[in-house]
Amino acid sequence: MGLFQPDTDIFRNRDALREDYQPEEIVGRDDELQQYISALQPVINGDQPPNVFLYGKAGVGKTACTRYLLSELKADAAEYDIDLTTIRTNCEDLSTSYQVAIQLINKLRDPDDQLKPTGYPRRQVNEWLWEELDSIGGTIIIVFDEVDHIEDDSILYQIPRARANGNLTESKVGIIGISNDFKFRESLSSKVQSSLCEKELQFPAYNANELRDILRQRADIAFYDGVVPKEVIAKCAAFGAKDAGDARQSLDLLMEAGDIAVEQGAEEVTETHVDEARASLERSRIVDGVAGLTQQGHLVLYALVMLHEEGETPTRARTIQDRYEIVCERAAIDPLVPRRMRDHLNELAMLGIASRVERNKGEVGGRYYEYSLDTSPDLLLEALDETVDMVGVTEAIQKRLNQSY
DNA sequence: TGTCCACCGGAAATAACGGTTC
DNA sequence: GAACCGTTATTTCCGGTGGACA
Repeated sequence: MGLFQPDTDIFRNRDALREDYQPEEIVGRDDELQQYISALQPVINGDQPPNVFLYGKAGVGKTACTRYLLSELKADAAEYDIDLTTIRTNCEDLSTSYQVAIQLINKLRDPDDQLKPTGYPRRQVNEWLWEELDSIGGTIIIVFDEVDHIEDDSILYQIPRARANGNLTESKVGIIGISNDFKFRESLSSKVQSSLCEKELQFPAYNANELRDILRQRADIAFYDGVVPKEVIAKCAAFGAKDAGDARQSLDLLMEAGDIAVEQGAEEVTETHVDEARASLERSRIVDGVAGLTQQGHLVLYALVMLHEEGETPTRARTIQDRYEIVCERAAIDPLVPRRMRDHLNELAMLGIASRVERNKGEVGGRYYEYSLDTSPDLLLEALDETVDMVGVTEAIQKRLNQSY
């Protein structure tokens, strides 16, 4: 027998479960699509393209609907002789308008003429952006996915006004902003609110029935007939519905369950596979979270894990600070000031690795938080050991701490 | 009712870094 | 190589908070 063998045949087309898969038909978003279509109508009329804002929690079909409608719109525009260009950009790893502008320019330029992420004056970057956009001509729609990651909104009012300000003469540009964060709208300056939010669409969460329909649709494409029983679909749907009507979560879960079934050589996906898939996804969420922390974050986490192991949690930031400083000393790294250490603790809480509870002892104790570990310490230690900046460090700390106790 | 504890968390300042331009 | 540019992590400063206690 060779080293490689084909997997058992349960997947017909695994890609149909991936996030970027474009289904032929959008399920459960009829009203939203209708509103969306009328918002985009000016494009077909050859008018100034609209600025549209989409709100809704993660995995409720904002991106999928946009992708679907824009491809339809492009086909229809071609039919009516309208010169339409669409540009999609994800702002996930971007935090400023400057970086967004650079990413846009790089998308429009030759691969051998790319800009570096920093170093140029702001003005220059804007100039380049106008040049690139103007050289396209016609109608342009720019989609900013996850706009809420951008901390300053200057690009969001500069683009819609570029034509009025004489920066663009050949092109008409409209923006579609997609946001997971409802509060993002209020954080926008009034300048942006008036121009960008002319059309707003709310995407509500999917209910369990809609989720089931979506899963069924995708599963029928992804798997061979009879491989995924009803109960499995229902279980995955319930998982997504419980959290926030999140279709992406459900689809990820189903895909993972399918992978596990393949690994085990099973002929169909069972509820047990779904349970295992859930544990596995949870695990990788934590591992990824830990991997994304800075070195100082790792040290803070390490201190918290130690306190947990000793049964000292829940505990306040001050005691964690003390332990953290010991850890830093053993690791020969300068400790951070308490204010900053608290920021790292809060980050752990945000990631769901730690949790915190407010306490208030009034005049004798004041107000403070108590932190505790929310995750298996074994998994965390394992993840810490794998991170580059902690290789060898955890062991060294452990050894030297054991000696001094 | 008012006081007060002790941390919380926003904001401004600073340092270090990777980059460009002349 | 000096001046300039933007970003990020960090430090420093300081007003805010809310329940227990008198």
